[in-house]
Amino acid sequence: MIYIKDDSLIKKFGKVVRAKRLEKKLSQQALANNAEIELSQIYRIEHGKLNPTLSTMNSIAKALEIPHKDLLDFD
Amino acid sequence: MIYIKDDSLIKKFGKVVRAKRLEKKLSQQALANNAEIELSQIYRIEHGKLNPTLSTMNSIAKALEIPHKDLLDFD
DNA sequence: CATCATATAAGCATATATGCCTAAAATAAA
DNA sequence: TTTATTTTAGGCATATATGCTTATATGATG
Repeated sequence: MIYIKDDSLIKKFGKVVRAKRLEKKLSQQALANNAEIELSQIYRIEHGKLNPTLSTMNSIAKALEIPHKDLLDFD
Repeated sequence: MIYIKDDSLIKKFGKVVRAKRLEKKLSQQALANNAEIELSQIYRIEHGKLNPTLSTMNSIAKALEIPHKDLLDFD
C-alpha cells in the first residue's frame, strides 16, 4: 500500500490559506478559533505538512468569510 | 475528543462528483482508474460517506479534466 | 436464460488527519 | 530590558481516509 502525497498541491494550498488569513489580519490562533479547529492544524496546513479534508477546508473558508472554492483558486 | 462531520457538505460534494462524472460519461471504475484511486472511494464519496482529502479531490478533478475549484462550486 | 458491466455494500489493515498538549523561538509592544 | 503575542515545532492518542478485498444487486445485451 503506497500513499503518494502531492507536496506541491498542499504547499500551494497552504500559501493561499496564509495569504487570505493575513489579508484579514487574523492570527493563526484567531483563525483556528473562528474555524473551530486546532492552532496546530493551521500551522501544519500553512506549511504544507498535511493534506486537509474537505470539512477542514470548508471550516477555514467560513472563518475567512470567503467561498470555499476561493481556497482552490490556483493550478 | 469530538469530531463533527458536516454531512450536508460531503453529500453536496458527492453530488457534484457524480454529476461531473456522468457528464463525461465515465463509469465509477473509469474515474477511479483515471484518478488512480480506488473504486470504493468513488462510491463512498458520491454517497457522502466520507470526507475526502485535498489530494483526493485534486486527483478526481484531474481525472474529470476540470479545475479542482469546480468541484467546490456550491454553497 | 446466461454473461458482462456497473453499482452498491461492507469488512479489514494501514497511513494519516485531527485534537490535545508542551515547549521554544520569533516578534511586537510596553 | 520585560512582558505578551504569535509562530514554529514536535509528540501522542484517537478517529478516519484510503487501499484492498469480497460479495451482492442491478442493468444491459447476447
